[in-house]
Amino acid sequence: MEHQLKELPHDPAAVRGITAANGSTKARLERAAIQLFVQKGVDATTTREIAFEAGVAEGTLYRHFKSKDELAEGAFFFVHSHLAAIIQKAGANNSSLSDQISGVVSAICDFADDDWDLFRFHLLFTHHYLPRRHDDDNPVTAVEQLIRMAIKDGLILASPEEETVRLMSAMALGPILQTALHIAYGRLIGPMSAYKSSLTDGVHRVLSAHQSQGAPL
Amino acid sequence: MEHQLKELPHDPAAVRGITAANGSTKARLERAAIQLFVQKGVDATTTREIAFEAGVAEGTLYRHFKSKDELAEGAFFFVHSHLAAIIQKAGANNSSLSDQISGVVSAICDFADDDWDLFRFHLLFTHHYLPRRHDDDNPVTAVEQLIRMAIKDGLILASPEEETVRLMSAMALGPILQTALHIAYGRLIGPMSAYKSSLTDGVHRVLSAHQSQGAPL
DNA sequence: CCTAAATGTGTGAGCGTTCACTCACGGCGG
DNA sequence: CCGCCGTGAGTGAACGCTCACACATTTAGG
Repeated sequence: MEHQLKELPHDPAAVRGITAANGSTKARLERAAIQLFVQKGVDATTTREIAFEAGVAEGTLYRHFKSKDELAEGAFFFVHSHLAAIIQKAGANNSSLSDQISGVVSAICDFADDDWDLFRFHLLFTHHYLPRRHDDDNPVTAVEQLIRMAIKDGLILASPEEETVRLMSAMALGPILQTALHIAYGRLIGPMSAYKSSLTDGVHRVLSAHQSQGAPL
Repeated sequence: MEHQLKELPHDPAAVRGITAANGSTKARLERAAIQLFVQKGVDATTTREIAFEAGVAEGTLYRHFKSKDELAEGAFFFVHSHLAAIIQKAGANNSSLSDQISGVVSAICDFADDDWDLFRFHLLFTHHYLPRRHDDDNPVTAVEQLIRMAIKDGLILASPEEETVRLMSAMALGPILQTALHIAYGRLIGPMSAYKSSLTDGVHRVLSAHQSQGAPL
């Protein structure tokens, strides 16, 4: 709990314009960086632009971050472990499979809507940062854990083999993340929350795929 | 049909090493570029590296491509429209919903396995190139078209509204693409084809989500 | 309580490096 | 002879990052 963007999830829909006197300098730099990263890509965004959008000089960025890369990576893994925690909590707070699924879907949607730029940044640049680390503090492992438990408790009828758990995790996350991507690409209109019930239903059906065919929900 | 990487899908598992005398110079450049793009990212890959891996001088790259970006973009949209065609064909060749789904899943898996680097490049860098164009020659529109027809023919019980079609398209593609991503990240072991039946089953269930609950397949 | 040192924050010109791209030259097939 | 392909040193521009300086706030000592 040190550099973990404590100031990022604040003030929804603020600090949009240049030289907004809102929030700390570090927070404004993070906010400006995320917006630019999402619009133009990380590599195409220069430190000069980030500083300009945050209303400070370029050198100031290096008072708060060791490098542009540390800034981006920090933001990414902040979301990464935040999502992991959200999923874990939503799963632990519910006993029935239906409640677990709707809880996780709801939590992810709310988080995405609450700070869409940040969520979109994580969504679009996963491939850039994910190969760098492989610890257990990540959303997919959290989902796998929930599925593993659900199988063990008989809530999902499937074999508890690792390969099966991983595949079911991918297939369960698929509809959610693909829907988020479609929103990011302008194919669907947001917010994510608008699709909560459909997504819950869809994930439910995917996870019951290994049950006996035709079994009612 | 001009710069469309006519020479890319050839020779599976060839031209891996440096200065492989295989294929045309243009094809070797494309192959080397894709490999590097996938390994290090597009921006982090230099034209010198591409040329070196292809076994030619840097200037040669500019005999065949206007720019590094044109090379990357060309490869991306080649896959993009190729996937669209594959999906359209797999849908047109089958009448029942089950056959359509398994046909599309099978076609995507085969294409991915046939040239994994190329497919992975498309998968990982969609966000970079997709916002640049919005024509109808893309995989998602092809899937939407299949779903729209299936609804119209009564094969899927859902309202034919555009918003519904788009959402179902996202949820149907989700399991497939997320599984591909998990393979790309090393969470699942390939090939894609190994998951054909599970994916077919999962997509089938997602698409029946709007039918009356508990209806057998 | 005053002062001085230390620490934290902001500045922007400048540095060194890297990279996409060019171009003059050379060989080769038609 | 002309067009095509390949070459690699060279170029201009852009970028990440540094640093000497300035100002504010906090800390320490007599």
